Amino acid sequence: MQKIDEIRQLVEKIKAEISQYNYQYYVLDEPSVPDAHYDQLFQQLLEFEKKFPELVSSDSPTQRVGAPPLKNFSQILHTVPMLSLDNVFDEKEFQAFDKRIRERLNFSEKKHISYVCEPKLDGLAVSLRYQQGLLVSAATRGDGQTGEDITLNARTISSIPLRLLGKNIPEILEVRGEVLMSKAGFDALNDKARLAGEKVFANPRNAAAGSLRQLDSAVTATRPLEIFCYGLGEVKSEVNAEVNGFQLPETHSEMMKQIAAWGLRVNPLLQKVSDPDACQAYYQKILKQRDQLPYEIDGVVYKVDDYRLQQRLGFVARAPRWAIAYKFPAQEQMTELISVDFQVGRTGAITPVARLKPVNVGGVLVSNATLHNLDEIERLDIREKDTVIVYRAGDVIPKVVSVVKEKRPQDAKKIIVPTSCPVCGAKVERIEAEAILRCSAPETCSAQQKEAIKHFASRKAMDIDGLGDKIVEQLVDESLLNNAADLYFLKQQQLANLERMGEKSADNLLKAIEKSKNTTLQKFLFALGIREVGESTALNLAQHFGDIHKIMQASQTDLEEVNDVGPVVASSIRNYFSNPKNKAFIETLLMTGIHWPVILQKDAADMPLAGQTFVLTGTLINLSRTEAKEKLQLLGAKVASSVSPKTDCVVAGEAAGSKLSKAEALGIKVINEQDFIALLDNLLKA
DNA sequence: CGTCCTCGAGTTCC
DNA sequence: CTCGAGGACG
Repeated sequence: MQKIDEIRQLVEKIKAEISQYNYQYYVLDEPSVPDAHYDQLFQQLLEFEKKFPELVSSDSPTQRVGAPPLKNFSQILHTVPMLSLDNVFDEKEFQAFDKRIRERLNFSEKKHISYVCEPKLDGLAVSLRYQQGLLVSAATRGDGQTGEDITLNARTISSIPLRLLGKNIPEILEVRGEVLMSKAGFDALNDKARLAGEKVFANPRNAAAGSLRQLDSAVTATRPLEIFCYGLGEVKSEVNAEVNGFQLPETHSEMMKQIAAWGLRVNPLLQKVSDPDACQAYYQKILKQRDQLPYEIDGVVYKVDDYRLQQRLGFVARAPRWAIAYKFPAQEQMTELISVDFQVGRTGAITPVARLKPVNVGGVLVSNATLHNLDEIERLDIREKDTVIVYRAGDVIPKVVSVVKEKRPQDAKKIIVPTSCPVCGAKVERIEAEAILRCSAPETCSAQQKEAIKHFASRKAMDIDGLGDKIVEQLVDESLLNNAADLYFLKQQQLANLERMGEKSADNLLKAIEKSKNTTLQKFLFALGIREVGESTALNLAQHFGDIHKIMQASQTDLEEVNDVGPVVASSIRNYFSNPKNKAFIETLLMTGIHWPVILQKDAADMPLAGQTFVLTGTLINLSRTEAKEKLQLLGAKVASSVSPKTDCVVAGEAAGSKLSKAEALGIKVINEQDFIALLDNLLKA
């Protein structure tokens, strides 16, 4: 029948087209057609396949999911074993590796070996088997000899081609690669799980492992998995070199180019270098980029490029002699919990801090980690002398992930919850159903006094340069300071007597204090440290009332008219100003000469960015974040701290992270620093 | 009344 | 940066 043949041809054409787009989108990361066009083609294919089920083939893009869940995984024997790699942890060990190789090959000192360098991805090794270019099976590493059959799950991963592209494809081709989940994919998955009240994954690696080992491939299909291919298993080629002039490459680097040409995804950071020094430079380069990479890595891998040399070197036990993993300092470490201290914050919040036996996590020495609150202590069931696992990713704050219960000594002590403030001894209050403990003496507790003064002097508040934590602590302990107003009555003599403070520094500090008198109403309000009144609420209040006394006298209803002020915030403000001590404090401050420019109500013409919401991210080089924010606000724009669908524009500086990726995901306008400065110049001039 | 957005507060190390 | 909670808005 002629008609069915025509349709078959058409279907093949659509399939090829979709595969091509898929390849461009998922493997090359370069979308070539609008999503709508892709969806349309896909729908078309689905309809044809519905009408003519005989045309459905295993390499059809519609067949990535669809099999019923498995009862268990069957085993697959690796024809070529999947090996692990030996590790080195420092330069010396790496040089020893290079030396060992040269000696084995009888190479002189001068004869360098070319290596291929690549990031060591933190995921799961898998083996993909292609027969006549069609994906026939996929397996986990398992013990290296046999792995689990995860074919159905692998088929759901968009960057794994179901059919290889291009020419000269070997009859049998086994490709090894790493399946992983990107940091962004992991965050999104956990967000969803959290919303649904489900268990969250501890890290992207666990999430990838859990997703790949799903018995129901429909679940795997919803997980954001990706692959990067880095090596070969069994290869059986029918291709006869003498007939069509094609030969498989003889070096690893060429081979990687070849498998990329077959449509397999190869990591773009893969690089061939010609000597071991360049390996070292590569390590440094990747280490620097580590936090910015969209996925987690735990080191770099070096492989001897030349396959003939690889063959001569052979294997030891379960690892090749021709490759080595150079690991980064671990991001997760075990250490011992020495004790738990309780800190008192500005608002009297008492937070537990874990004092740890110092341990190097991801390159920095960690000795403290917050335990947040009592719920956290309960959740971890943490005791003194416990062995704990500390985690630190990128620039993120160290966190106690879990307790190694098996290592708990007999004399491990439960954490005793304080009933009185560890600093001033006042009673501790715990608000019903809240996890937080609070010291009940906000005015007399020296810890709260100190924190309040530090807050007052901080950059976003009165911005007193040179008034560090240590100085404040000494001044309060010496009773030279009881509250922030006392700062303005300090004498040079008093300061110069302090530790680590000479006449010169004392002078500078006094100058800084004097300078801080020139401020803005917003900063002044923020500096007061009223509960619930942060930077942004302070600005709203300042703009709405324009006068400190008006704010002090404002009623609950007056206050609730202000943007972002509701009953809770309003009553907190009322509460603050109804206290005579606070009123006196403010009057004293004003008496010392603290002043700010009169706030003018600007008309819309001066506010070209009115109604627009900006988000700043990354490091700006030519101006500080605060400056950028002030300039934007001057132009009428709102500056928010997180990206949402309501954001109009994201300004991305150097090393922008998750906010930038979120903006891109949401399709929000992103500009770089240069564009941003040009925009400001333009608008400020006008 | 429920949902989404945003803000506030606390946090580490160098 | 992350969590929790307050506020805006439908």
